Parts: sequence; structure tokens; C-alpha cells
Amino acid sequence: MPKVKTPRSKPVSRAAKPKAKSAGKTSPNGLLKIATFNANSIRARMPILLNWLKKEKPDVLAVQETKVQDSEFPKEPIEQAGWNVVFHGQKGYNGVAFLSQKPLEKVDMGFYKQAEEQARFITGEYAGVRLFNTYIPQGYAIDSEKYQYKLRYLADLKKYFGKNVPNTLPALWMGDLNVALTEIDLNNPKGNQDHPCFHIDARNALLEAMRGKWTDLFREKVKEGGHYTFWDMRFPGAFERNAGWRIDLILGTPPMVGRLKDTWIDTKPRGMEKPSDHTFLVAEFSK
DNA sequence: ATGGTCGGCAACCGA
Repeated sequence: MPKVKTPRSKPVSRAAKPKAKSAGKTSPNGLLKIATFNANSIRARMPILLNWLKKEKPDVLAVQETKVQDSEFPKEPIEQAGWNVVFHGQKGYNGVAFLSQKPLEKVDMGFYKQAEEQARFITGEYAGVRLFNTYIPQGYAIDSEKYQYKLRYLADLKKYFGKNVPNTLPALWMGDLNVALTEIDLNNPKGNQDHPCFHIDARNALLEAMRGKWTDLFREKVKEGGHYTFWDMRFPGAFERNAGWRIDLILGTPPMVGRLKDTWIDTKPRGMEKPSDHTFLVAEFSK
């Protein structure tokens, strides 16, 4: 297959933009800045997380795979750094959180009853925008029960959104969706037809959950491939070769598509501390 | 690359 060799730092990187947004805690450009990050353990990623917040000052950061039960969640260092935080997790696996400048309102831990599903979903409202933060099951293998669980989870979310999110509501659905929607959203589409994150049933399940309601905001602005948010750590040099996947997404309802000003994948935090396998995705909206 | 590396947590599971 043709290898898409895109230098990670070139397009859509923060470095290419004028640096005028660094003073004060609130973005001086007056935009609503929303971000998402799969931390793969929030405790292991605390330095990179706090550095990033200090530098980027988003209004809200959605975090997935916190991998910590609520009693062990590192609430104090986050609050001492000046951020509000709500979270829900379980021991060792999954777990989601919102870090925000102002407290979120109407926070709800989930629509499911089981602990695992609850640890994959959190919602709240910020500045009149309803936010959904999900960690979609990875699926393990397409012939496994875990894959069926993934498809079911996406089908259940579709129902939930159908009931709770009218298209006129300003809303964002973000997180680790664990699905690359099209061939340009992963480095090796031909070799991953049967991968649980690219298999046609997973793609269709996410498309179905999105249909008529949710727009992939990064793809709305950036039409070329080669921009990824995840690189599998098990493949040596995956990051350097840009052998990645765009599976972390920020989706918006029509009002938020209209308000979208900019969106980018931040490659700069890598190397600051221990590297992680996912990186930050950001979107800015008019208020 | 039919591989390998992390993180959690204490033997392997999950990504």
C-alpha cells in the first residue's frame, strides 16, 4: 500500500499559527475552546496534562482512559492548578473526566446502569453547550464478543442521542471514538479491513449514530489525509513513521458546525514528558 | 512486521 508520509509537524500544527493566545487564563480571542485527550492513565500523564492546560488554556478538556477509580482520582493537583474537574472511572480500566475553567452544569455520569458503561460516558453543559465525552469500547477483534459490545454501545448511543439531543441543540460529542471513519483516517487502510477500529461494521455503526445529527468537525475543515491522533505503541517507530489513526474526534450538531472557527491536532506536547499513544485534538467556536 | 510497548496492578488484561 502507498505509505502516506506526512511530517507531523507540518499542516494543521500549532506551530504554523501566530502565537497570540497566551496571555491570561481565558483565551483572548474570545472563542470557546474545547479539547479532547485519551490520557491512557491520567496519573501517569499528569505532568503533560498540566503543562498542556497551562499553555493552551482550553475552556474544557475531555479526558478518556483515566484508568483510576474515583477514590484515587488526582483531583487535588488539578484543582490546585486552577481547574474544575468532574470524573467517573473504575479500577484499572476506562474512566472519563472533564477539566474546565468554570464548573460544568447538569453533569450526568451516564445513561447505562453497569459500571463499565458508566465509566465510558460523562456529559455536562458549558457556556450553553451540551458536551458528551465518550470512551467507545475498542472491540479487541471482529470475531469477539467485545466487538459486538462495541457495536451495541454505538447503537445504544444513537438511541440516546435520538432521544436527548435535538439537532437544534448546541452540542458536542467528543472523545476516543475508536473508529477511523474513512480510508484517509488511518495510515494502512488496506491492511486493517478487519481491525475492530476500521472494520465496516464499526464504521457503519458510528456513521449511523452520527447520521443527520453529528458532523466530524476536523474533517469539516481539513480535507486531506495523514492527520492522526493515535499511534500504536506496540509498533516500534509508529509515531516517527506517522503510522497512525484518527480515532479521537470532536463531533458537532448543526449549530456548532456553524460556530466552528478552527480545529487542529496538537503534536507539540510529545516529548515534553513521557510520550503517550494519543494526542490532543482541539476545536474553537464563536460564543 | 502474524510482531511489539506501555499502564495498572500484582497474574495477566487491555489497547
